[in-house]
Amino acid sequence: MPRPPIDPTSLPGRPCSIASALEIVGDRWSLLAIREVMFGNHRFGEIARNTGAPRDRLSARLKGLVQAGVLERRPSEHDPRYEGYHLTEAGRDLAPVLRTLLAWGDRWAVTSPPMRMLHHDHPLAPATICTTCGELADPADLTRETRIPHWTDAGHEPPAA
Amino acid sequence: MPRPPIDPTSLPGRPCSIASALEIVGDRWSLLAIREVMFGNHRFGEIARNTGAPRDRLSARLKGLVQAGVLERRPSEHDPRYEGYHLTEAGRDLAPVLRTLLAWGDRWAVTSPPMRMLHHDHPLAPATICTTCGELADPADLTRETRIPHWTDAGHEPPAA
DNA sequence: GCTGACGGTTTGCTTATCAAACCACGACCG
DNA sequence: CGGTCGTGGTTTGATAAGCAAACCGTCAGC
Repeated sequence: MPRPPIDPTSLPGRPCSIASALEIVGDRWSLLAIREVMFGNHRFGEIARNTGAPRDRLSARLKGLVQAGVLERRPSEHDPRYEGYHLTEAGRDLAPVLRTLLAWGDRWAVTSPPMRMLHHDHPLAPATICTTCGELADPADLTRETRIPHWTDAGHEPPAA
Repeated sequence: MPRPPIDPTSLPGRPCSIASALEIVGDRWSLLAIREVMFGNHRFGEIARNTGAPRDRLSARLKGLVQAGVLERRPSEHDPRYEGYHLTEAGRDLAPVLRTLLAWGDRWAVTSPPMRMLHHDHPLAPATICTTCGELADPADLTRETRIPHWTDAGHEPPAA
């Protein structure tokens, strides 16, 4: 990973991997660019057209994502004279994020789902399980444990005098 | 839902629920604000402190999220003189998005996870299954089906003349 | 060496973002 | 009743980012 990992305490607000993750992919175009690469579109022009992003913004974001180790440039097998954008392992690992966003958008953001995910040959109905116990991850069974001193769910609490 | 759902074809680029979802929660502060509300922080000041967002931005985003039907204002039970921000069902349904982002950030974005999700009393190891067949959703078994004419994985293809 | 496609970069303008100051309201204090 | 504190924002003025469109360099084909 070219980009060093972020120290979560260096960001403003609560130290949290969500904030750190958003530091990398949390802007207007990054996730859409990653979606396109995941769909098999590896070239600048394709990504620009299919996301609708301005070319200069896209150029900057792709640079950032390469820097962050989410994308890498690599000559395409079929056409070795072009260096396309490809997913690294970190990039491929964003698939669940895009899937949950897609599922949420399908349910809450759009008039009618413009795309469907198929698992084998039936529509995917995704749910999260906990692989250590195999059970469905019911929000009611989840708790958080903050590992940074003086931080709780409620916020930052400096040591009482 | 106060806000009408988005027609995905009205957005630039590929019609896709991911883009529509990002239209609602895809900016720098929304998801962090939602995280705070999910953590039980319902007041403007708490959210501002714990996210690090500038107050004017936060004010604008919270308005937008209320408009979008992700948050709602409701007097707190304990202290009925304050109208706090609370999650709607759409907001609660963003939990999986935050969980996947957290998991990705833990793995790829930070030096060391500042927070841990506990399922019952063991660390949560999330994975996606398909509830229709019960199997783990292996990316290799997933395909996409676009339901908008002239759009494929590769992009927009106007009807051949 | 001309033309066109590709992959960006530069330009000039518009818009968003930010930190800090400001304001309104209610509670509480005397 | 005036003063001041906590809360929840809004306003302000400077800075940075975003955008569409034009431009540039490279390579391929002719």
